[in-house]
Amino acid sequence: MEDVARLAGVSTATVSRTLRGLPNVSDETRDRVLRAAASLSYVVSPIASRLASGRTHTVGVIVPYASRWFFGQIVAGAESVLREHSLDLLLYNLGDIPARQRFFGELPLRRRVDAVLTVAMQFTDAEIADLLSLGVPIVAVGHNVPGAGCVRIDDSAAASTAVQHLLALGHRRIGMISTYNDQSMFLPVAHARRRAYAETLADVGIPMAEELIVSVPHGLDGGEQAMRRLLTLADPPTAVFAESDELAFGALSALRRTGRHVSVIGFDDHELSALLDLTTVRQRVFEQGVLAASMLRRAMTTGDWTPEELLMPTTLVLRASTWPVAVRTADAG
Amino acid sequence: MEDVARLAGVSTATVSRTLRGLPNVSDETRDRVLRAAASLSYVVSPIASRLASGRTHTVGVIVPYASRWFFGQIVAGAESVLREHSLDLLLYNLGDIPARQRFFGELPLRRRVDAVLTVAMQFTDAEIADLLSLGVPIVAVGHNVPGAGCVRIDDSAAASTAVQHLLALGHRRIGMISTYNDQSMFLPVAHARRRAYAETLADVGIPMAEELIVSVPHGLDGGEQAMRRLLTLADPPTAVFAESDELAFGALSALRRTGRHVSVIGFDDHELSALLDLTTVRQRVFEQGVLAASMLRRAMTTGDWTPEELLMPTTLVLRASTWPVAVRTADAG
DNA sequence: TCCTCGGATGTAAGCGTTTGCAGGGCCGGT
DNA sequence: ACCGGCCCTGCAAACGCTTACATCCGAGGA
Repeated sequence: MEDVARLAGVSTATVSRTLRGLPNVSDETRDRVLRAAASLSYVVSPIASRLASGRTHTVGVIVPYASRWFFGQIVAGAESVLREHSLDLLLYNLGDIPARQRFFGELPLRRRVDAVLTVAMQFTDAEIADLLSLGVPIVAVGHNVPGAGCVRIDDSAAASTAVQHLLALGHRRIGMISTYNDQSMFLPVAHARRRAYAETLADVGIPMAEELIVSVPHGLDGGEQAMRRLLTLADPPTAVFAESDELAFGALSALRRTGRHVSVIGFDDHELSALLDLTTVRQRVFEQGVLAASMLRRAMTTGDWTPEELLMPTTLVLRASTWPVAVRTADAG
Repeated sequence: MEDVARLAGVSTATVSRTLRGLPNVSDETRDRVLRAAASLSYVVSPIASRLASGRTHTVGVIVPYASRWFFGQIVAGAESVLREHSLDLLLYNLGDIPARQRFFGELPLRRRVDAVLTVAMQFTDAEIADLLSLGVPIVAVGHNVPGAGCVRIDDSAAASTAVQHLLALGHRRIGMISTYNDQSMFLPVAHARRRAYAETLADVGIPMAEELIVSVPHGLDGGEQAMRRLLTLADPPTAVFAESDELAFGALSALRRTGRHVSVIGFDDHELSALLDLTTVRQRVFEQGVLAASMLRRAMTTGDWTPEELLMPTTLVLRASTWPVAVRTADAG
């Protein structure tokens, strides 16, 4: 920076002001500085700049399973807006217990980020307190963190829509595939969707049947395993609501391999769902990443932060994996 | 840090040495410092530390399409080893032209990373020069960058294996689904696999048929579209080699919708391939991310860097999407 | 006993910016 | 002609560490 200043015949202060586009620089000086900087192909050291200014221009993104479709979409969405504004994205993958413990033990975000974006994490109260103690804006996608902003769908309503769809098709014996994670904890969405399932059935007078709700680890294998379990019931369901499309895929696989026919509805509208003709509840995942990052960006640039909650719409996508109860029951019998 | 030094009755230099685990500190002093730091719940400012030491402890990861399965796996793999060593991962998603131009215009990695990991990028010579000018270790996954390390599979041999599998089943009219990207450029792997396809056929005396190679944008839609095009040929292929599983999924979809029967072999062994019974060539993607990151980590910590090339094995995974030519040809006729 | 040597610690000079404050033209009003 | 203000610019003090170098101290050899 000194070299640039010398070449332009000004002080480093002026160079700094010019390069950051501050207003109080005369046009002529600005020109000279920019030319000098260009000719030396100079770029400011982000690190020194951060030290001096106290701003990191970085947002920490916390996800439980970075390689899953859903989280990949969110991260890509967030990346797109952050990159556009020259903000850095620091990724933390906290799926397994050791990683998580370490994260909250060291809290590596301290002094390192200006904002935090967390996705579908199940935090303990202590962990939330740790996070809030960072003193930076936080936005949660897909779950609620008291004191943080939030971008999500109405899980309850959406799950209810799914079940109502099955009911409308005449199904009365409806199963559900739910998930738990490594720590045998239920993620927030699992809770919400399972509750909505139960309530929706209760609303039409169908009593809750414990054996129709099966909880498995997330993923294809989980879905397959869950469906197999449901099929072994004395009175198996004629339709199944899966907490996510990936579980539904596994369920479809189990059905295909066993030659059985059960309506299946998923949740998310995974990119492969159309291919598998899976009826599902669509949510716009990438956009949620975009919106969450935008909220944080705004907070970082303007400096004022009032957590808000954004509800994204969902839509029922009808495909061939669900059908009226009579049809297949008949030809299966 | 001054507070800690005061509390421990030592200088900041000693605190710094202790906290970084340098050897020249007596056990007693070390204890005192650690206790003091803990009681003040002090953590060093990574930014100040970076400025002073000149090391960023950060690796830049460049991918073309962050949200695709393949890249998600690589990133997750890299993240796992970097996180373990407290290194930061800075993600750059350079799929579209503006993002890419901007990236090479500003070269935001300058002064910001100690190492670079690029995944399946098609760089121009100028871009490679820019990258090398950073003066940091670079490892490329899935493609070769002169002057950089490399973790990849033998695309040529693997693609050849795929085609040979089809040949062994008696197919002679074999199509290929290849890809180009936004810039109508072929990614390196596309090149390699297409060439291997052509050569393998040539080796058994099958002349190259232009119309059997169709290039589409990557993704399910691309695959579907490609297969539809192949099916409209006067003499359509009896088997198709798809450059990736996702393309193959699309192709399968087209086949299902049109009721036609064509053997399909993919490439990657995507997590959903088993579900769709897709015969494919498996490569271990996550591991490649792990290995690449490990190479960089080693270079960053030891300081010496000699680019090496790592070849990962691939295996042919036989499933139900490929079959001997006679069978289906017969029952289709 | 004196000297040397090595390990533990302190001193202070950076690292490359940002930014509060002060100085210096210059303009318009009186 | 004088003065208050406004712009533009420069000065220099942070920002919070790392690290080369100096210092000190005790042990061991001569």
